[in-house]
Amino acid sequence: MKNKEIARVFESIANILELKGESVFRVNAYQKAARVLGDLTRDVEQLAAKDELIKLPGFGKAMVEKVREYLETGKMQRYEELKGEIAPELVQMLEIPGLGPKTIMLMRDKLKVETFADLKRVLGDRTLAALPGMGEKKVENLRRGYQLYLSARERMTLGVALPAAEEMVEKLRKVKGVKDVSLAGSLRRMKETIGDIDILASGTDGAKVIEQFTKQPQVQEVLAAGETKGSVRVEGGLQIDLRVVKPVEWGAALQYFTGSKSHNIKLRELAGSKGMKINEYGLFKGKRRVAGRSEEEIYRKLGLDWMPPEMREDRGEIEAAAKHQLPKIVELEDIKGDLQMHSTWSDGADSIADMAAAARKLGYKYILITDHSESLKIAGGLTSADVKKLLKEIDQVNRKLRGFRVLSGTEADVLADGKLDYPDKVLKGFDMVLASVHTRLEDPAAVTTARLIRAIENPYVRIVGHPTGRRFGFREASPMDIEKVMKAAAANDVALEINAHYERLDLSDVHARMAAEMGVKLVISTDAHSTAGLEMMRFGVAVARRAWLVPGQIINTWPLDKLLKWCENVKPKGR
DNA sequence: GCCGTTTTCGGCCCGACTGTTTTCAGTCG
Repeated sequence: MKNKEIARVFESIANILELKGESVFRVNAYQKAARVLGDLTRDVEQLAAKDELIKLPGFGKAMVEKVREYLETGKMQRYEELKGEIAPELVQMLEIPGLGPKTIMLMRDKLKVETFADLKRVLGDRTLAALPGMGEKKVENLRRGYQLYLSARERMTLGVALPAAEEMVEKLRKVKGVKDVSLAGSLRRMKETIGDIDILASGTDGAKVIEQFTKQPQVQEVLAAGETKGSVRVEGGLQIDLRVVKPVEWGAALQYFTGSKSHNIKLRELAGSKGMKINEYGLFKGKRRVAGRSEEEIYRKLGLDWMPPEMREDRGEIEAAAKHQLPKIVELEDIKGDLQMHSTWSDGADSIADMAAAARKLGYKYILITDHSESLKIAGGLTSADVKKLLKEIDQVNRKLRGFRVLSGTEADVLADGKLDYPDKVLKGFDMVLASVHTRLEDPAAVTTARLIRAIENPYVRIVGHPTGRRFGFREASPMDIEKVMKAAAANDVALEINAHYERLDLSDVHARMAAEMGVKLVISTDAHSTAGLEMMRFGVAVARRAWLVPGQIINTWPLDKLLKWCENVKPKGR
């Protein structure tokens, strides 16, 4: 699938046009096209083959032509030309916080800045501050932005952002004069990675709340502090933005600051078409506020059902809400078991009995123990002889449990050729077999695709773990034809995992939705290596919610007997 | 560059904060 690849080209075009000072609307058009392509669950090549590109929102004649050109030639003439006009490092400078297109081009034209080395030079001397519209403070701000860019270019994972945000929310709840506090922004939408942390509070004296916010002990630097808005940097370089609104504006502000940006734009267009105006203070008809206290009220007055923050990405949720056809997406409470975890038998920290007890505390009815298989020696993979002992221990643990079941399983390593590293007679002994790839993650797409499909076709395999192998901050997803893999999973009734570890979240939201649309079953598993690791389930559920999944599509929302029946009924010929 | 039962041309989402200004530009979300 070349969706992401072409999206990146459009994004680059948008950036260059922005630097050139082209109409912001044209820039927006490219940005929108990039976003639509990036979110697409269907293969852009197939859409092109069916002449359906034009149906995509934001795709007119020019965009369609450019996609076609890229698919046919591997290049986009327009992009090739544009690349020659602006030095690539200038384009990259757009990522520096506080530095925008106007300043970048000013530096280029007046100070001959073309590279990061040049930027460093002008930030160090006095020439930049002397330019029109610039000044010492602005330059100081840019210096900080540049340092931040160097140190923290990666977006942070949910596992890092959420605890820091929740700590601040708890502190703010105790501040005098604060009524409501909530997460907002991409964190409330539970995006896979977070740029910065947005928190919203309501109260009558905004300036005082902001002041208290900036005085919290974990604050290292105050970036901005006004009447309604403050911004700080806390330990670890995380930026936290706080907005304070009046209680009467709470719902409108929460909606507004939750976003996403594209969701909000569409909402404002909708409001406009109904003769209303929406901003962070409310929904207005002329000067009259017709809604604002709650999100439900805002959406209702626009003719929409309220929708969970995870759905607000302008991926069809507004249209569905208008028709009252929003799916009832999965919730953490729907999860009845966890189907990937490791114990002391391989590289886990806790015993099977302890994992079971911890899972039970979470309200689960079953777990699947999936210690590593023989070839993954580095993780203490079990030999066939070990497996016999493992099964015995699981039996023993189960004998002491009522209303809870420990299922026996393995995270069988998928070998380079797609075979598993246990013989059939060992695989047969498990309640469920999970197969994962841990090696040769950078093989060519065709190789990895064939390897995964062979594993999926293995009659004992029920689940494929962390299917693409991505890890935030470590590596990209392995190249593969994901659609082919999903087709095989659908045909063989093998479930694909949404690995809930915040460094993986693999499948991604877009891929999970794509899988569900193709009729593939999914499973949300923590891959816990300790009892504490079981708590990551919420991150996986967030991905599922962002993928619009409903409980029935996720096998670990099923009751135990249904799950066991599914294990027995599928692939009858092979068993 | 896209889009249209108010339009095929003229719109295109809206406001806060900062720093440089003396009424506003740039950046951000």
